[in-house]
Order: sequence, then structure tokens, then C-alpha cells
Amino acid sequence: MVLKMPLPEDELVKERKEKLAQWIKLVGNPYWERFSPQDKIKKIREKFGQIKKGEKTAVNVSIAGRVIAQRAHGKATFFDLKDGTDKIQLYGRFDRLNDKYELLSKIDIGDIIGVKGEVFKTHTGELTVEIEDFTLLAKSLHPLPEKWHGLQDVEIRYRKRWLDLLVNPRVKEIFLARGKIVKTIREFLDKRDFIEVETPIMQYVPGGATARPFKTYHNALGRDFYLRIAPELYLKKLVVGGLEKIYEMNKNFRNEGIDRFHNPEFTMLELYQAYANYFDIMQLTQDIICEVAYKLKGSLKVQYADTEIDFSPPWRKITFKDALREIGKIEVDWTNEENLREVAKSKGLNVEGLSKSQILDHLLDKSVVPHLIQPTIIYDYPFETAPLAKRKKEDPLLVERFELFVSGWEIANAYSELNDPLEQRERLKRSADERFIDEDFLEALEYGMPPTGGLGIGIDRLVMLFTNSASIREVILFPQLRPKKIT
RNA sequence: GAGCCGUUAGCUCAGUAGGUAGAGCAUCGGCCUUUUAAGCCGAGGGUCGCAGGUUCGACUCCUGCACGGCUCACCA
Repeated sequence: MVLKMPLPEDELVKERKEKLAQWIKLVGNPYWERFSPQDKIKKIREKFGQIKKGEKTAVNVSIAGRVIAQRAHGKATFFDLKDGTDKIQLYGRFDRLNDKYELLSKIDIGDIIGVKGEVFKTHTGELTVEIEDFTLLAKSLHPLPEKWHGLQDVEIRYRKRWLDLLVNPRVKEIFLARGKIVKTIREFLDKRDFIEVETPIMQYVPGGATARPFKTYHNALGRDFYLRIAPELYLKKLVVGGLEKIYEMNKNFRNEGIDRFHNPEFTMLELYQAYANYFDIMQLTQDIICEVAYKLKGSLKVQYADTEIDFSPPWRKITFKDALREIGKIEVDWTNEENLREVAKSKGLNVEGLSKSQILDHLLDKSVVPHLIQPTIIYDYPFETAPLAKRKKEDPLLVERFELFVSGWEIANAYSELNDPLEQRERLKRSADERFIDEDFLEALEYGMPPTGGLGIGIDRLVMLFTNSASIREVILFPQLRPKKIT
């Protein structure tokens, strides 16, 4: 399978290559040029935005960026130049540039140039830099997508994200927001004395969840590895080691279906706090997400699609049992497996070959979760649904677990960690594939892990919510697509 | 994995009840020294996703395939 498409030698590319060759002959190799812009366009706009129409500033600036539009008028030419901060109009005139004006006509849309010149405002009120000198720094050998409609083809947008970012301003906004969300979370946790750690992505035993893993092979060690499906077990080993407040912003890999909520590699925040339980973690989750909303939107109300989501605390909290009954309209005694299966069937679920915990999950997913538009916490799950969670003292058939749902999706999953090593061994044996039991983890627990609260937040979905994105692919820079086969 | 929809110029899109294609932007040439989706005149650019089939003739109809989107299934 050929993954790389050769540059199509179409007319447009040929023309630009010829222009580059001409430029090298006349001026020199642009790729060797150096240019240190002293100014940023946004700053220039802030400083001079208010000057009058036709006013000249006598202030020279030096800026660099990409040409995104051109309007030639014979002996005068306008360009729009975009740097990392903003865009501004350039104006070049023959009687100022003389011989160099001819070179200016060799500049194409897409080229990266450095410019020195005076800031002024045109008669029509457009803040402009009059070109006194300019340098080509990189030639664009391909035409840019159209200025007005941008790049619409989602497939090209994802495969050639550089183009998407260049011409679709909203895309840049999404990823700036993503960066800000992640930064906000880090700052929040740092302030509360959490330590950021990194644990192995290549694991011998893929634990902490039950998704299908990706497999790989290490030559020198001569054995298989799995890409992690969750960092959970490693993080708890660190809690045993005395790191009492830790988090990892972790990429996970799950070998499952791809849809608008699932990418094979995705980002989670996982954190652990010793001497906390799931109620402490509920509070923490609420605090983190409210902080994100404030920092990003300046408000706890967020528009998603045609719904306003209000993160104002306290969030609705309801037990698993009540959620099934009140929201899902399901009356079931799940301690009676017969009854559970019957009820699930009557709700249209195909329960063939499903375990009890899977049926419980499906019941919740089908009948309850879609109704949870405003932030809702469901807590006290049947113990079968979470083999790493601690049982409730008052009702050992339940575990101290909660999940946060917003907009009908799961955003966070958390529990009081099971720290009884003997029970943990039993619970894992019962629920997991023998091969996938991490003995090191169990041994670590045997040394004694303090009572601990743990939390996982799906970062991609959180970013979807806060950027009003319909698909996870919109918030991942390079989402997974099939390689395009070229014959 | 299944169903539905999509794929036409570099980009955004029309189109043919079956007679081998158009526009705008971009590009090239000409005019134009304050335009800004600049304007005016002219030009080039397409194996209509790929491969078969039906037909005198397929971009159009049929089948298969590829890639993408949505829905479902799968999925801690």
C-alpha cells in the first residue's frame, strides 16, 4: 500500500516551481534567507488601529507571515498578510519600490514573506503597511484553497490539517481552546499540589480497563507489548509508593470501532488522591470543570448545539438505582440475574452472551444516559460494573463509583479505589482475562495502599463540549483515517 | 460488520429524463497607483473516485471496490 501521494505535476505547481527558479536566479535562494520580524500584527493593530483615514504614522515595522490574498492594480498592489496573531493589509507601489516592484509581482498567494514598511491607513479606513522592503522566505508550490469558502471537504481537512488551520479560522480557535483547557486543568491541579507523572504506554499487561488493546513487539527484548488502554494500575502503584496526589494527562489506545465519539488514540486525565473518597472526588470534578468553564468562557453556561448547558453547581446527583427507575423507567432487581435479563430483553436489548455487568451498562446507556443533558452525576453502581472500585460498607453489592454525564455522553468516571489486595485479586480473577492480571499491581496493593479516590476525565469529549464540536475528529489534530491507497 | 448518503477543474459547487461537461474563486496574458470576495477584456485547466457491465453511445443506468460522512452494531 502506497501511503504517500507524489506531488501532482499540474500546471499550477509547475508555474510556481518556475517562479521559484526565476527568483533564485534573480535574488537568491529564499530558503536561505533570514528575517527576524520585530513586530506582531495584532500588536500593530492595537497600537495604530485608531488612526484616521489617510493618516501616516512615520513608524516603520517589520513583520513576517503568509500572503493570503492579493489585489494587483497595475502599478500598485495590495496583499493580505497573516502571521500567528492576526492579518493586515500590505500596499506596494511602483514609485516607492522601483526595480523591486517587478519582483513583487512574483509573490503568490501562499508565499511566506518578511516585510518592512510604514504603517498608515488608507482612504477607505484599512490599516495597512506600505512595503518599503520585502524578502521571500518560503515559496508555496501549491495554491491555497479558496479564500471565500475555505476548505470544506472534511477528508482533506483531516488529512491535510495544515491547510485546514491555514484557511479555516474556527479550526485554529478549537485547538487554541483545547490548549487552554489542558493548561487550565494543569494549573488547577498544580495549585492543589498534584504532581504530574508519566507512566508506561508500552505495557506487558494491558490493565485498568477491559478494552481490546493494540499489540506490538520489542526486538531487543524479544517479546510482545501492548499499548496501554489506561494508566490506572501504574498510577496506583505510585500511590503505594507515597505519591499522594498525582495525575497524568494520558494518551490511551483502544482497538475498537471508530465513530464520532471514539478515536483509537484519545486523551484522558487520570488523577489519584490519597485519603480521599468518591465524594471528595465528586467535589473535585465539579471544581475542575467549573474552572475550565470560567477560564475559557468566563461563564458556567456553555452553548452546545441548540442546548445551553449550565455547569452551575451543585450538579444533579442520583444513584444508579434511582436513575434506572426515575429516568429510565426501569424496575429491576439486578441481584436476580434472571430478572435482569428479562427486563433488559423487554427493553429491546440483545442480552445473548453478555455478562451481568455488560447488561447493566447497556441498560444505563440505552435508557438513562441519553436523557442526561445537563451535568448529572450517577453514583453507587452495582459492584459488577467496576472491579477496581471499593464496595460500599453499608451495601456491599454496590461500589463507591460515580460517572458524570453531560449532553448525553459520559465525561468522567471515578471511584474510591479498592485497596484490599485480597478482594482485588478475587474481583479481577472473576472479571478479567487471566493473562491480563497485573501481578505487580496486586503485589503493590499487598504492601498497603492508602484509601484513595481516583478520577478519569475524557479530555477529547470535554473539548467537544466546550468548543461546540459535533465530532471527536474536530478536536483531534490528526484523527485516525484509513490510509488512502494510491495505485 | 450492516444500512443510507457522498466523491465532477487546485478550492467551492452547478449539471446532463444516456449524446464524452459549466460557473465563481485561484492560475496565465492584457489594461489599471488607495483596493479589500477590486474591476474590465481574453486564455488555459477535467481519464466526472477506481474497475467492470448494459448500450450504437455512460459523468448519468447496473455491479463490485476504495475513501469519507451519518446511523446502527461492537465497545468500561
